[in-house]
Amino acid sequence: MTAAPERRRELLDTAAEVFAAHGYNATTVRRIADEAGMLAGSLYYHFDSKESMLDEILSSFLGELWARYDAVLGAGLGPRETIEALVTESFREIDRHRAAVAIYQKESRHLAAQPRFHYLADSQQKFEQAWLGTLERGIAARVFRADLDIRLTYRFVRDTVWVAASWYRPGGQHSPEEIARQYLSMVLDGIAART
Amino acid sequence: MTAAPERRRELLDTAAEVFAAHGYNATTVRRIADEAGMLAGSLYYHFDSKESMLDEILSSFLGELWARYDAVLGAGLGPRETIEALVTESFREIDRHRAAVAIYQKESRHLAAQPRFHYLADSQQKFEQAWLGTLERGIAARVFRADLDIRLTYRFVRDTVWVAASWYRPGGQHSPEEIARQYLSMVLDGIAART
Amino acid sequence: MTAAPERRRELLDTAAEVFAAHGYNATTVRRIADEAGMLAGSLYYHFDSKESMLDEILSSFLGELWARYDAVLGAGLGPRETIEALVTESFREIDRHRAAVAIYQKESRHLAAQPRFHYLADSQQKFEQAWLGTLERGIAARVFRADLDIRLTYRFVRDTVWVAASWYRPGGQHSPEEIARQYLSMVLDGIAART
Amino acid sequence: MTAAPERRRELLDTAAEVFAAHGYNATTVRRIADEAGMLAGSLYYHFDSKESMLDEILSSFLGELWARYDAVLGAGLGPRETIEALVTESFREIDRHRAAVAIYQKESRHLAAQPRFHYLADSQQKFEQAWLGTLERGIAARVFRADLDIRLTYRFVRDTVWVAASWYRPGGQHSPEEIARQYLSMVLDGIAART
DNA sequence: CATGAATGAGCTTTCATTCAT
DNA sequence: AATGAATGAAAGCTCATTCAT
Repeated sequence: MTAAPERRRELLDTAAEVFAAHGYNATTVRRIADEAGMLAGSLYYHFDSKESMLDEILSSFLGELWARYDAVLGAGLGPRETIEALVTESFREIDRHRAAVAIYQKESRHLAAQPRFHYLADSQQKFEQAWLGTLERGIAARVFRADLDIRLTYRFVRDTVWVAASWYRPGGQHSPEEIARQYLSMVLDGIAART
Repeated sequence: MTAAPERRRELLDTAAEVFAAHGYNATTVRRIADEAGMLAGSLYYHFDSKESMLDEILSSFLGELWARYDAVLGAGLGPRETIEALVTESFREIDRHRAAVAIYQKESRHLAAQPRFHYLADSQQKFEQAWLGTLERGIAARVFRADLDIRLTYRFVRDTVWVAASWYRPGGQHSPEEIARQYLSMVLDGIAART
Repeated sequence: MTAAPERRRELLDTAAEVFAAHGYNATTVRRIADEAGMLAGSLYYHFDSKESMLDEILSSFLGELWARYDAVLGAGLGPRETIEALVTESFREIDRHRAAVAIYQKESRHLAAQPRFHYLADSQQKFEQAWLGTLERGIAARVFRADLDIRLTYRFVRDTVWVAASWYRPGGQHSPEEIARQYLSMVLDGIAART
Repeated sequence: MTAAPERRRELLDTAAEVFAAHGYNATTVRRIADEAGMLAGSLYYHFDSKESMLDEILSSFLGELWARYDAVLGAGLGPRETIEALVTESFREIDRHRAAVAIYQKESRHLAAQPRFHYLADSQQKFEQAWLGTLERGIAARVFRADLDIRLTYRFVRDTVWVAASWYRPGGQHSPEEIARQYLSMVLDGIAART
């Protein structure tokens, strides 16, 4: 009862790493088992299927992510501070679960079509509402520029953050907070020098 | 011998569309053949293998892209104008070959490890040099901010542009030039209102 | 278009023979393929799955059987003549499709629970109605004994006929009509000598 | 050492029930264990293998059956009374060990080919001799009809009895003796009304 | 040019069985 | 006696590829 959940976690971490490195489809169960030091069939003692491993990786990642996002969104911050907090939390999540984020990034679009992974589409929508709402509030408050297409801006900021999962390596020279600061500086103020 | 190249193009366009929609690994040769109105085996009259289709899609895309990039880089423009031109050409390429760009985006990282696709790594490096060089020139000329990590800035701009291939649909309401203008405005000046 | 259906038939006959000999579950796809002189995977060019082979074997058998039963039941025969005709047709069917009958005998009970094989249950019910109706007509007409439990009698006659599929070998010394005659003589008049 | 035999019996009864319901091959060891309230591996404390469970079920069933058959065959009854006693004992056995009989019915044919289950073939042969001998005695004594093929008659009576295991449910409205009486009436005197 | 049929390697999954605890 | 975790062989199935026609 105490050891079992830990073993699952270990195995899921291993699986996530392999999925992230080679893609879900290109990853064989044998490869995951090799990496975990067991035989392919043995994985089925712990999990129903390869797909259920993916499911558990993604859903537990999104669960954790939304716990933090919800805390931010419920904190009553101004629009700029909300954006800053969301981006910072995102980079922290990339730092904690890089593999899960990378898988999410690569696979969520086509997975969302399957009933089993419909929660990915739900999450996507909730995400969009949170960002669009914050951007609109910011424009109304004259904190953000009014001359930009709001949906384009949403995509710009959203992608800008998450793609980082594809190159970020935890334990590198920059802390997630430092990266968040630099990203926010670019996104908010641009890369051009002020004259 | 004269009609062949056109047929190849048609088939490659079909293949690219399917690769982009479902991922290279998840795409079966049979699916491509279905979409092209023939049987799976028949594709092998035109191409050596599934991989060679991918190869041809990516290399012809990169060939065209670099022809345009090289023109920009050799035109003697200032750093800011160079960035603007590169981004604009990138969005035009997304408009012309959306599928190829999406495939490149999703698959290039792990493909680059194979000898056959080493040109992807070469291109990546050439790309990086062009951008880093331009950014450095811009900082020296006080056109770009000097307080940002230059490699982080490079990744930021690079990703910002290419991820658009994942949602862009040719023939939508914005022309590639219009999207480029908005993106550049965000990247260069930020989304925060100037006070 | 002309060769394909024949090939399917050949393969299905092979499969039916193996299913009948070893049971559906104990039969491997490889075994069927061996017997057909091809590799296991090659069967999937012709059929969707092992189960669909079973399905096609059983449904085409029942289709043919009911065509003949319906002809008998619609011919306006008396109860005794109806029983005689049904039994004779049954033995002819065993002669023509021994393997299919043997599979039906062994597997239909648990298969009928699956939606895909629900037609087995339907057929079973139609079968029961035909026999029970004929027996009742016969009892009313004083052609059959009135002192027997009718459902028990139904099972007795039904089983008596179909179990023959488990030992019958086409091309043996008795024609199906001869076997039918002997079976009917036993079922109708008993094995005890008349005193 | 003293309680063990009872536990074995319980477990074997459970196993027999599952084998009878789903077939030996389609039954997983895990399923049996579930039904017995333990884990799959735990069964191996009690039994060597799945096959040895089957073996024990079938051999103990046949042991008991032959004890009774031998008593009948040694009692010096006339041919008709012998048949009546054998059929009655058979239905009693179905009543006592329905699951074992059903398994025997479904699996004995192909099991008999394996050395371990050769006793099934032996029993079959002994069975055949007893019935054929009794029928011949009866024909000689003009108790049974002489105009029937004797082997066909044997199969007819044999199958007729045992197939009943496939639909019989202990505790139903008919006692085994009552069912035996009705079956014997049909087999001996036929279902046709005497004119 | 394209088809129809097959190959063969490899995949996910199942399952009887083992064994340290 | 029973558990929990693993093994290893084999199963059904997929798919890129080949090739005679």
